[in-house]
Amino acid sequence: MLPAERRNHILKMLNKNSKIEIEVVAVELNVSPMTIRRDLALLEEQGLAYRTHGGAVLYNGLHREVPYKSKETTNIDEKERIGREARKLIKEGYTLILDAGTTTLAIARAIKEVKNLTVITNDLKIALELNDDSDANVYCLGGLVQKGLGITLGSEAQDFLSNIRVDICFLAAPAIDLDWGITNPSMEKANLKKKMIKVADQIILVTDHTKFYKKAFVHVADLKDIDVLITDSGVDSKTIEAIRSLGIDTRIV
Amino acid sequence: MLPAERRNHILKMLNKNSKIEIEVVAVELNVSPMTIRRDLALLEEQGLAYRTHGGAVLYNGLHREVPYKSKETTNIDEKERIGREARKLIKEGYTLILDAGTTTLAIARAIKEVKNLTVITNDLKIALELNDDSDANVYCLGGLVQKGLGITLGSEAQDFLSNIRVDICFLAAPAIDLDWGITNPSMEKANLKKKMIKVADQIILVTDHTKFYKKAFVHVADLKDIDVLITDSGVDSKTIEAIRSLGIDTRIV
DNA sequence: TTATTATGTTACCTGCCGAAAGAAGAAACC
DNA sequence: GGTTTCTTCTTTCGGCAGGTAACATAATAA
Repeated sequence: MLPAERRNHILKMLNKNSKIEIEVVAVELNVSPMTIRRDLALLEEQGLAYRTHGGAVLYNGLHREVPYKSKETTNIDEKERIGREARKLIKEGYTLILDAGTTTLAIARAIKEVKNLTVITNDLKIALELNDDSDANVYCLGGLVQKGLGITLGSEAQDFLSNIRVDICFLAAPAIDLDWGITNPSMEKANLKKKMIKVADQIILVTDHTKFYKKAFVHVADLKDIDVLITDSGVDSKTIEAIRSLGIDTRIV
Repeated sequence: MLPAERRNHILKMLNKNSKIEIEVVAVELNVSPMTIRRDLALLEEQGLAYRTHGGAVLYNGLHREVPYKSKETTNIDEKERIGREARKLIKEGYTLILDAGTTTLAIARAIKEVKNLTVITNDLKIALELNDDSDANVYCLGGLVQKGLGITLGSEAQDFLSNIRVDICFLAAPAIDLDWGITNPSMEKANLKKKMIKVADQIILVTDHTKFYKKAFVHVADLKDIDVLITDSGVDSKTIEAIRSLGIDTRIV
């Protein structure tokens, strides 16, 4: 088994259980614990895992449970700004996809007042949020709920997307690189995102600056596939210039 | 269990109850109180908890804002009791369907500790509830989200159910009548419930007394299709007798 | 081949955990 | 109010599992 393959496998296990134990992984992959430690050190460097004593937990920006109060207030300004900017791209009556994630959740909150929307999402929190306070028609993708994240994955979701077409898709991404484009540690999530991109007229990438210069294992899309990028001011200007030169409408909020 | 995992768990308990007792946590997590103290010292250092004698409270002292409005205001005690009774019917490793509803949500809360379950539901709140605090595999049915209810309906859900088989199905019902059986005001919901009944080995009807002697529009099932009925003591004994005479294991909690 | 990367092994270090004992609180009692 | 009693907290220690670093070896690439 190739090292990259093994790391991919580790990430899969992480995605599945949202945590792993080194000893268990070492036995399963038939390598020494030392090797797994080295792998995890690498994955942590890439921001894809968060090491703990005895193992690692999934890095999702919130690697630990935070009280609701502070969860609400962490980066709320940034996300609210991204949400408001995203709203400008949406017209009444639009059909849109909201990818799973905290930034897209902020978008959901920002578009509650827009009339007559149809929203497709695989994030249960987004679905409930819009269900409670907006008049949008919300379609939730079905499938296996990913532990700890409240998002669905699976072939059912893929099938559903095969039969629809939407005006606009708001995509979240955990890893963005100028050469590699958008990548994702999980094969299933990557496939779902690919499908989302396929069925949308317009692709909007929404992401904060921490996701740049990172590479994960599965390719989702090239940067040129993106129509609009909305991000915060933490990205360095050379990168922004490079992205703009690809013809992407890049908005810093 | 990893130390980091345990601390996460402690924070979850804190979020839920806004206060915890060391002794209780120690027993629940199966470690010594000393360990919990150390964990709390750590969490306090990070500003996530505030230690008190015998336990800890949320740092800001405020009660957690319930993230999703729950209409679960009526008959809470009855529902909790029904949930506990329902748990007795479930064994480790079971596959089950939880119909949408507040009573079934109570069941979800009651079965969090049962290991190795696979749960299928069309209620987003149930999916999120189990996703957060249990190790169950949760499948959420996809489709159009019913405004204000947070439940999904549609052909996708029907298709999904066509391909599975479960050990046990917990069915909620808004209207029960001795002659008409179980009825429902919505054609789509009724069809979904019919499908659920079809794919389950055992059907458990869970409902509080307020749903009796009511008739709705669409027929879902006859009472004789039910294996077990769990309800509260508000149903009059003649009705209970009549139901028991149909061979239904009727449990009053 | 030579340089590079990947892996395992060893020795040593650190962090985690529970037990025990004394200190500090809280509660109950006179 | 003050003393007693019980609980909870802190400190300290030892044992142990996990982590680190350095080195040796094997696999791979140039």
